[in-house]
Amino acid sequence: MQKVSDWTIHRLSSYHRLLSEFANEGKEYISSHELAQRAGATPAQVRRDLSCFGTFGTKGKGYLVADLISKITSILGIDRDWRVALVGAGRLGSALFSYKEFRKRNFHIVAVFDSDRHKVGKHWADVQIDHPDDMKSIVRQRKVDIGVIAVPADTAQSVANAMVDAGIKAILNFAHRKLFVPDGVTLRNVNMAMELETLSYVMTKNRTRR
Amino acid sequence: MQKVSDWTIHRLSSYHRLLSEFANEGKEYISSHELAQRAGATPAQVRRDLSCFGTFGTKGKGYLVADLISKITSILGIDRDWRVALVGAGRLGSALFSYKEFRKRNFHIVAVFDSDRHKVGKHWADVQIDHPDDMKSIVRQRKVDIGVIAVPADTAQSVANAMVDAGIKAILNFAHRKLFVPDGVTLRNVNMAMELETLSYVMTKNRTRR
DNA sequence: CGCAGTACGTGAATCTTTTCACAACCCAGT
DNA sequence: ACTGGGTTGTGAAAAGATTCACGTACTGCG
Repeated sequence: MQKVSDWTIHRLSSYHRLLSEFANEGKEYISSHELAQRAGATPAQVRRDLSCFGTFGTKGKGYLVADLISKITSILGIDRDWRVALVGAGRLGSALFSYKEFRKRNFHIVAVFDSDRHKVGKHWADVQIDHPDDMKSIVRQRKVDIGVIAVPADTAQSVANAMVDAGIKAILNFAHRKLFVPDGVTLRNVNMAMELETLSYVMTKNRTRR
Repeated sequence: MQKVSDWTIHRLSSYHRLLSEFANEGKEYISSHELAQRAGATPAQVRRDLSCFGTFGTKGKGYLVADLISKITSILGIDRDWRVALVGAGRLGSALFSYKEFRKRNFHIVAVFDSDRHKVGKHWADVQIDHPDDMKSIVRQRKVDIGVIAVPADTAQSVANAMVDAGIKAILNFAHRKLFVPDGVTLRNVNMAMELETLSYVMTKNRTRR
């Protein structure tokens, strides 16, 4: 199998969501053109993205919606449950805990950690907040697949280290800091402040120009 | 001025943060090599990124930390205050409202909107929650520069439309949906679910392989 | 001063991603 | 069975981003 770029995966994720909409609308077949239009991509890109994983379409007709959904579901690996540990029970952690899109896509938060002794022992829904010191055993017990970091920037790296130590192989980082993890561990970042800075850059540039 | 890629801007944002750390550590000069190492980039990339905006370094010595910080600050446009309107006073909105990294970088939330009549009229710190119907006048009055969308996916596009209608030229979207805005309006997306799916893709792929 | 060492800035090369463009194919209608 | 309209899958070209590698310039030391 060739190497597939991150952007292709991101787009597949969009396609997946849009295809569900098309399915709800009762559409049976869809062309790369229609899909591209809603996804904000080009038809060629849609076809290229899909062709990385096989040939799913019918020439002259397009793609069978139901079929394509199930194919992408399986490519993305969201045809099974994923067990997530959340570290950081602050406001961001709380927002993530109750974020419906996660559950909808079979990501289940099965453990929450926070080093604040006032929070440890409390419950969020049916999940008890534990202290990060117990991460290793809890991660093992609850078969955690994915770690989510929602702590302040200055403790993020140590949390990541603890996750790696506990055997977690995939980490999603919301802290505003570049993290380093060993090979074999996948790290993705969501950087909210950075995106705001991109906006201010564009606005500043445009203002200077005219 | 040549075209500068989004990735360069993202990296500048990292550099900016790291340079502050170096400044705190009392470092006066820094080389592209040191900066790259902490940023997880290559020295050539650091130099290339910076060279898009001028020549800031001294051959044989590196970059003067204080100077580079102020240059990047001005490139990114974070040397002034930005006034932000937040739409969506749910958990995510609440997390964003109190997110310290925003304020630290001179992004100030000066208006909050939510269509839930139970929330309208309440205060978050010193900001009153208003109804989106009043967006246009409030945005004008409070001189809002940037809109942040933190509502469920199915209302995100209509919120974006309202923002555009109110004259907002830069939007940061947290909803899990591709939005369309007219030319002249800058849109950035933060897509948390998508990043989780990238993780599940990688984990699935690796499992299949071995 | 002269020289060795260092590190920037950048043209050219390489690598990656996107777009183009077309052969191959399917379907429907006749 | 044949034709015309439509759409995929993909080789090849184009565009874009990263890395290499080296000329140049500055520092510090003897």
